Amino acid sequence: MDLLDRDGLTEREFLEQYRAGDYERPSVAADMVIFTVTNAEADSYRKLPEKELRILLIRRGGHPFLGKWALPGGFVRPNETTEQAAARELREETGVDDVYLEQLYTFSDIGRDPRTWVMSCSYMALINSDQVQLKAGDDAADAAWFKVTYRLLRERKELIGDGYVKTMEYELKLSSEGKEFTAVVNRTVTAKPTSTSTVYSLVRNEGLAFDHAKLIACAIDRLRGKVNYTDIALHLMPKFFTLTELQQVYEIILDKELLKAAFRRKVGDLVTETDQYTENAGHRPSRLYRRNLEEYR
Amino acid sequence: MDLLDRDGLTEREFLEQYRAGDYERPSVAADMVIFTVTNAEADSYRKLPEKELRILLIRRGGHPFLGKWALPGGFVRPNETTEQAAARELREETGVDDVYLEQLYTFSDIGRDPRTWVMSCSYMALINSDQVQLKAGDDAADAAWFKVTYRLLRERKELIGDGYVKTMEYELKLSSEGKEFTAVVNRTVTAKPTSTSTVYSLVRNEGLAFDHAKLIACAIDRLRGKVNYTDIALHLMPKFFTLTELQQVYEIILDKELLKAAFRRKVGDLVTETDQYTENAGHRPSRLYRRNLEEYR
DNA sequence: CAAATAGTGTCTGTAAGACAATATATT
DNA sequence: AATATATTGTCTTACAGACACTATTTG
Repeated sequence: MDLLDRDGLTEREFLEQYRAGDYERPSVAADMVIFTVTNAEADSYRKLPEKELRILLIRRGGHPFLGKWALPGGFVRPNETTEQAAARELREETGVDDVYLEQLYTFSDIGRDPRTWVMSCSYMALINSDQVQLKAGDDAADAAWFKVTYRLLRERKELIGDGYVKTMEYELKLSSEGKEFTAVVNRTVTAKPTSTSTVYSLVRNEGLAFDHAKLIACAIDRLRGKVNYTDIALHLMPKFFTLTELQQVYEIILDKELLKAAFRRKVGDLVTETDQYTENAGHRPSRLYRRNLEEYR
Repeated sequence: MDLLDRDGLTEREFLEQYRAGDYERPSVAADMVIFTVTNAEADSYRKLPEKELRILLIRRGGHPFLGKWALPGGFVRPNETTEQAAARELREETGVDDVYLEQLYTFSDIGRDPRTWVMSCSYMALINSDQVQLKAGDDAADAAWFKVTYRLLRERKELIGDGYVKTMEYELKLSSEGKEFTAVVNRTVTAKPTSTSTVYSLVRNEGLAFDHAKLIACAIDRLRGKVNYTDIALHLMPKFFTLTELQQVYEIILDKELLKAAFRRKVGDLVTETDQYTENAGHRPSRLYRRNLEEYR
């Protein structure tokens, strides 16, 4: 079992003499797209409040991108995984611990950080409004929950030789108390006979630091995709919720209206009914449900 | 536009004086799970050959894991992205350039490389047998295409408090010319009221270096998922193919038999029929198709 | 009773599962 | 003709889309 390498060393000897080379290494950051859902101001006391999808942004207090808004995140430290770094950042920024956390994508474009070589391993977190106090305790000026909209502006398809290029142009809008930023993100699919590649690129970017508009777009695409075939959206719901509320959350994620009857059939297996009802709503009460943990598909 | 930071520096001044800190940084490798499909030896000259799903492994010539088999890969260099590193490795190992390439997941478990702190940004590549000469040119002893099978062995579900833990135990078998390795990979889903997390872990591992069995399992899971709702499998097909061949490829990926009629309806939009037919097959000829690049869904 | 939402019923169209029937090359 | 695969037809089942109808509280 003690194989010798070209220099006649055993693995143990090799590791003892091993010195990390002088190769340049990147810094790796874990950046988080933290989603939650809030109620908009109600138009009338009898109407149901609309839901808003929000993400947490932090205002940068130093260079680079001083004064711009960035995703919460930080460098991964030795002796922790990227997941642990993400969970640590999340805890530091929101005080929240037990949430849905999913790795999204590792961004490594050169020059994405003007300081030095930095890759970003991005994560998506879903938390419900029960879990956060929306105004972060310490310093509200430097952290805010931005309302998100993400909408397909334009779609082009161009045939090139033996393939095509399809460009989908999305408008990402982030707004919070007077502040409003707009970014335009292109998702470009290049299809050739033997290959297909998808690339995100930033066409326009206001107010956001680094390439974070791209990370946000990527997170929303993932969220939209998964909403349809998993119970992921339930992580955005409080412990008890009505089916109408759940439908509202699906609708703001997908940016599309859904039919009530079909929706209720579809999510039927994802939820468990309780004996509780809403009260004093100005109209017929609604049964409360919770996430079904018995039957997961 | 020239904001000053706490030290009174502009962004330009800040960047000029910036020195990459003394923080420890990880090495980042791009590791590739390269899939292709080959024909098995035919039982009889009249019967259709079965298809085999294969991945490329390289025998390690140095410590650590000397003599074990590993995924092709290497460290990401400064001034290249992880995608570029992956494409470079792919070109170096297979000579192939224009292929389907998709980032999978970034693995960062501490101690996953006994030498030093190394993260692996893993990629999946799909190439068709037209593109590769299966015996790599230079040194066939150190590179081989291993047949892959990946099968659910056991599924357990345990209720814990207000949630559950579901463990799916998969057997990963890799074989090539007498060599055969078996690994057992667990995919564990832990569901609690407000969170759900999925973790891969290695239960048993023979012959494979590092945590590469995990990366392979992750790649197969992704491939299986995407086969059902994209045209990804077409990247494994040669330029011209029959629908039966395509069905065989779906079946080995999914490890499940499909119904002919339903399959043909389903992939109808993904392919374009040609005027060509197979010849001299010992039975009725079959129409040849190619990937449809007009209508992509 | 009016307002507003909750919840159900049902028709229709589409797609997948299941299985059978027919077609056509090679030996 | 026998073998082996190719290709199509069709019945059934499941489910989503569409729309309408009924139910129940509060003011």
